Amino acid sequence: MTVVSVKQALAGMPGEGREVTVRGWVRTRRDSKAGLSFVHVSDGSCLAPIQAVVPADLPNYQDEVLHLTTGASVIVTGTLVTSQGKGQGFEIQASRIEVPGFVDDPETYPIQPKQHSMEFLREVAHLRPRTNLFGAVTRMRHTVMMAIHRFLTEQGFYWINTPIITTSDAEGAGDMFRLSTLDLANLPRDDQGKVDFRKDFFGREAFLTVSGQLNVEAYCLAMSKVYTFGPTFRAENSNTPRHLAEFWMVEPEIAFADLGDNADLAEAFLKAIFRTVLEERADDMAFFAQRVHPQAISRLEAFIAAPFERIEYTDAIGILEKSGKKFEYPVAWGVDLQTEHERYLVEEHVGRPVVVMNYPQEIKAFYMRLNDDGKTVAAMDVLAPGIGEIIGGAQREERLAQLDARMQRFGLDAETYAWYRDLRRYGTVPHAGFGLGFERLLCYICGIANIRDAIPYPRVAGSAEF
RNA sequence: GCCCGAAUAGCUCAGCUGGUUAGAGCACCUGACUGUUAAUCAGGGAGUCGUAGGUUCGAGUCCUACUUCGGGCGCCA
Repeated sequence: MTVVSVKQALAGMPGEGREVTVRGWVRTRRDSKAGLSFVHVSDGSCLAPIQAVVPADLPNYQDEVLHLTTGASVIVTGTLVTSQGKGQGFEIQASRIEVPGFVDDPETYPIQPKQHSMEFLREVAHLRPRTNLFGAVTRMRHTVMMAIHRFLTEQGFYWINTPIITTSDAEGAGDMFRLSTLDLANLPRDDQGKVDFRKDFFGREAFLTVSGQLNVEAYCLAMSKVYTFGPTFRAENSNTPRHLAEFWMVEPEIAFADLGDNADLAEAFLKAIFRTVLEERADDMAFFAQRVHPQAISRLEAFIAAPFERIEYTDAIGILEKSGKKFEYPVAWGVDLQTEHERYLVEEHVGRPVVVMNYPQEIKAFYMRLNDDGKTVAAMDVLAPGIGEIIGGAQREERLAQLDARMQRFGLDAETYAWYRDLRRYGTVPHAGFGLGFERLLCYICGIANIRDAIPYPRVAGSAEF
């Protein structure tokens, strides 16, 4: 017997008339008094299920086949033939069907062959990959991850596995999850009565990483083109459809590069990813366009077609001030751009992706490079219609004196960042990089509205089921 | 963290200004019919209306608190 995936079988592999076996889960079953049942089987390999035509003379027809319901697992062996029915190409004329697992209580089995609300499916996160939508999102998630690795590899980047456990607050940005093996009911205390973290597992305070950037910079200043791509954690109490407490982030870092090079990379990167998904996941993209977001495909095509607009932060403020729009948050040089400002810039003023560059130094992180004007730093945000900020990046401060000055300004302890400072002492070079929130990118590609549906098991404040 | 909304069958929802035994579609079970494909048709079972209080002769409906979910904002990716 030749075991094939549903995807292969639908493509007619290994050939018409051949005996094949497919294994998967029942989507629907319809019976015909002509003496057969139609069982649609899905195995995750592609969007469409394959139809197994099961004749009533099979020995287990009455006892088993007629009791198949949505979600039951089946192993179907039969002849691959072109379908007599309308629509699909190949189907399986079954000669044998095994049922490893029925659905215990079909009436309460949560996944029905119909549309469910996203809220409901979040409550059954362990079963939602059985739906068309989450199957498609899951395949897309894999495809986008691989596309990222492939693009960066082709560009000469090395994937650096930066640590999940960290002992420094990477950017002073965001609350971190504490990691400790201390007995919470009996904490060791020092002379001042404070918790004595010298007694903790690592001999000091430890946290889950909020970014691999600082670590990856060190490898950048040796390997030239690197990236880190892994899970990151934020203990922020952010209650929005765009935030997760655990999410994946890809952070490329390039040496001998300035902010312009960084923006070039970001643009090439995003366009390459979008091209890949349109080519490799056409069936799933068509599904998203049909069922989730009508512009799912067209907006990716538009994104690829147009060059990004690049504007200075200072000019962006000028545009907003002259817009005549009433913003809830007033616009003035020195303020950070609010969601409403970004939306106006991208969706109304420019109408395509925008890179905003060179922000006031007060509103950006300590490691960003101070510009010659003494007022701004070489930071950039990539804003896109429909998503807002998708990428944040910067040219890093490679000059020790300027870095120290900024660290002091932010009240950061030079001792804690000794190794980071070393990078500026031993063969420093201009370098730059950016961070991209993977699930936000996936939301945009699939057209899904809530980031909790872009990761298999979402973790957010107050919720970590499954 | 702030503001707003929602919670009725396994799912998606209806249930007007409070008034007898709470409804529909899908799903499930039974039957009819059919190379069917979100099949169709007939019948059936299925709900202490999120929880706890309160107002009232009477509460799914009004009030309060809580819980959960969702949306907007902030923080950001």
